[in-house]
Amino acid sequence: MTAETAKPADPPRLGRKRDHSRDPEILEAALDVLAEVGYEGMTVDMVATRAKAGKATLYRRWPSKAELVIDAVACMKQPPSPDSSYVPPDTGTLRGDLIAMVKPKALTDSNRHLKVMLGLASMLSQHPEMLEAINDIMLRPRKGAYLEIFQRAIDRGEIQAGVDVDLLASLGPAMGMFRALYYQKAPSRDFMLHLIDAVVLPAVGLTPPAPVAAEPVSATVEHADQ
Amino acid sequence: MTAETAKPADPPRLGRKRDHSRDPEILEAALDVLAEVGYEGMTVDMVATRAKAGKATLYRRWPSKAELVIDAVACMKQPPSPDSSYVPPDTGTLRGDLIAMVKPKALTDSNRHLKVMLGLASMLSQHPEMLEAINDIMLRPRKGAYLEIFQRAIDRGEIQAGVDVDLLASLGPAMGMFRALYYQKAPSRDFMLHLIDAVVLPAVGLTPPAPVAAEPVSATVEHADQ
Amino acid sequence: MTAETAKPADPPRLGRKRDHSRDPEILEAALDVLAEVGYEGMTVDMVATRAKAGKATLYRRWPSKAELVIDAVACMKQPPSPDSSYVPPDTGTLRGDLIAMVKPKALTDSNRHLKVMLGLASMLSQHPEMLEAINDIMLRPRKGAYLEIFQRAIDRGEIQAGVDVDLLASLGPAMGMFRALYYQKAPSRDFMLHLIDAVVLPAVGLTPPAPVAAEPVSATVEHADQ
Amino acid sequence: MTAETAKPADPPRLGRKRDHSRDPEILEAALDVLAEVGYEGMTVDMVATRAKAGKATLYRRWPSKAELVIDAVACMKQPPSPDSSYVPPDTGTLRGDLIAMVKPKALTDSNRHLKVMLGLASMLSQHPEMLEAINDIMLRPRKGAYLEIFQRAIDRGEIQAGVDVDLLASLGPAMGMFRALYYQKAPSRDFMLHLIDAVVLPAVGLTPPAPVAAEPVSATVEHADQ
DNA sequence: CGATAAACGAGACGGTACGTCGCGTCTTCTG
DNA sequence: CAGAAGACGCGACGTACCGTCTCGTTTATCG
Repeated sequence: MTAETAKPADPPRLGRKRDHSRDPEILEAALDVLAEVGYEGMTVDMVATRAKAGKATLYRRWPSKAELVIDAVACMKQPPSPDSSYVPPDTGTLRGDLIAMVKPKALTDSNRHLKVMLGLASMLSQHPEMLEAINDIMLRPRKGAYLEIFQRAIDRGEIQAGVDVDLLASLGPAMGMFRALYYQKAPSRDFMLHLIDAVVLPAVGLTPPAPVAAEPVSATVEHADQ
Repeated sequence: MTAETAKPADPPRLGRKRDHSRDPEILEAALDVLAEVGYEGMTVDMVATRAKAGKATLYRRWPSKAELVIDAVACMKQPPSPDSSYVPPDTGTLRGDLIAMVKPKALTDSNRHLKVMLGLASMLSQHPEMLEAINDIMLRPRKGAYLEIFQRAIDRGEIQAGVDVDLLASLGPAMGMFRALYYQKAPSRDFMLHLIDAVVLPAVGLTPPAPVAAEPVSATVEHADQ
Repeated sequence: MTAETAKPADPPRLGRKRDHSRDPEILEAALDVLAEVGYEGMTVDMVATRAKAGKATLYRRWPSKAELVIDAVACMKQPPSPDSSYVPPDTGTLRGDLIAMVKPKALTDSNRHLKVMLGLASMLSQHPEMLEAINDIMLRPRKGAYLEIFQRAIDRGEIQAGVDVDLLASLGPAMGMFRALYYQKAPSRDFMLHLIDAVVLPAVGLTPPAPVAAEPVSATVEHADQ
Repeated sequence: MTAETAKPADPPRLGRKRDHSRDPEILEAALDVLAEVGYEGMTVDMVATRAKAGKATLYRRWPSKAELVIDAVACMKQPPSPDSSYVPPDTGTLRGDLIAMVKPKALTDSNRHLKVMLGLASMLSQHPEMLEAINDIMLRPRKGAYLEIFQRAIDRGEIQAGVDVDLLASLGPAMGMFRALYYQKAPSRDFMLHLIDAVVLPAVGLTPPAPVAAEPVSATVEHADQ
């Protein structure tokens, strides 16, 4: 946020260039520490030491610990696969598309996201830019994917045009976040599948192919139905 | 947590110390500060000063800032009507019962709840007792009410027995929290009504009486349809 | 300077009293560190740690490292013998009195004074209060003693009334300081005796009893000739 | 000191030559800053900025801030008149020669010397080379001049051979320094004249021509007796 | 004459100390 | 004698300076 938006209209900078190749390692170190001890337990010195940097270097790039963390989270986006980033596959049916959205890989990504977000949620109300970052990085892309999936279903006549795709697209993230926050549970694939069949499909007038088994929201087990 | 667990089973007098008369104002001061500057911005000195109390007085009652906040949140339950707290009214239909759950009064209560919870979310991962408190105070009673409502509907044959009431009971809180956290929006009655008709009722095989109009999750307007 | 001048006109302070019994140990710790590593090498944390105090406690009492050091120096005054502090003995002759001023004990005191002052001299121009402290502690009492000694000599008719006692009283400290600063040499008794016989007594019209032997100002040896 | 002794045995240097014409302005900038804020308040960046140079340029020439300052002081020697530097004029009498040593011009030079030395005194104990520099630049030449003056007086039979010229030659600098350090007063000509008549001449067995009037060491006025 | 090597101004770098502030504990004085 | 006021030890925050390094540019010597 801070580091990369400063690019446009730079005067031809003199002196030694800021070594932006260090940014990723610093942010990675910040994420590491964040995941280990949480936001409050995290120390700027810890991050600097782990990144083999000086504290001043960190403060030269980010004006405060909060901004550093915000940027760290903002940079959590999956760098290796920017192409397939949440691009929804077309399986031919809405249910197939929705299930494809909760592939193990996507879940694994989400797990790390959640792990960090849990120790960060308090910043949301105090630092709106953090909110924006979370939205940009984790929420909006996912919701965009859902929107496209639903649009496809509408286009192929599978569901009516009147459904509130905006609401339905939020169900997954909302329930996942809720489970993570209040039950300290990573969103399991089974839970997401259950959510699709028990809630999403009925809401659009479709019937899930199999009897819906119940995994409670607060369930401890991750194996569930089948 | 600490302060009011001494409360149960005291219908008459029993040597209750006069000091505890200060508890409410202290907790109220804590909630005020919490709502203004959030958990991180809040200072024990701030709370003590606002409550015209000494810092030691606070630490005599609660072992840490975190516990104080937890208790403050725990005391946020509606004091005027402890009897009918979340007891679900029986309107004869599931839809009627659900709608009764989002009466304006309940929403107003929830608003204050959310306002505080926003600045508190980060504690959830670091302080499990906070989690427990939130659950006890805000989540479980509400979910219990939903469970009873669904059970009534099952009993009267309105819906099948197989529905995942646990999941459905979480939909309201989860979506409200999600909206509050990421869109900084208090849960409006209209939004909750929409959620009932567009998601909950279809999920249990019922059809809402009127065409479902769409208010997006992220909608700014609070007036909406119908 | 800072700590003890704050006494008058205090409003009846509330709360815990500042534990001024800690002042001496803190200042002593400061003097220790000062003597070991000098002013620039000294760290506030070092002093706090050695005094088993928190850094904030030091900063609550002194507004800066410089002020702390100034007070430490100011408190270097000989506590065991505040009565006889520089009170000049009356030996019956000016020369006897002057010689009595450079007794070994006085020199030993001066040595510690000088040792600290050497690492402190640069503060003099930036911190006038340091100047005042040095004056109060080390210079003025000594000069007062010299003034009284000369007055006695005038009273008993040993020397004329017109002599510039102010100038003569400064000769000892000035030459001692000069030797210490630029030749890194503690003021030896022999040097001071030589100064008395070769300079002070002639300046007041007296003749030293013995041929004046020469110890150069820059002499390395401390035992001297004669 | 450091900069110009590095000249011998240079390998046939390639590349751009070090621009030694910048040395004087850098050192002059250092002296300016030194006089304004003292050694501790002085910053290498300040000096570089004032000299319109890069910090690296300074560190290429001097290994540390201390060395830079030492060299700056060392270069404070009067550049316009290196020939007559302290060469003592022969007026025919010791008193005349001594008075000639405190001509206004010499005093003006000394003033700047003192102004810098005041902010430098602390370095003396930590940096022996600074001591050496001060000695070389300011003390030894002056003392050499005094030594020659006294030798002349001995040669012409004006004073005895046994006088401690070393001690007497230090009186002026010592008292001037003392006055400057502890009374923040530049050495006035009147004060120096008074020192000659009241102390130096009696110490060598001569009598000043006029009744000695008293200007106290700590006097504020600079005009005094005549 | 072009290549090369070093010095230049500017400023980022790792490190360390400064002075401030918050937490949780303690002590003192007051109502 | 309860409690408000606030000092205490501890430790993190954000700033400043030191001495080094890396930029892009300038200037001198060498091939």
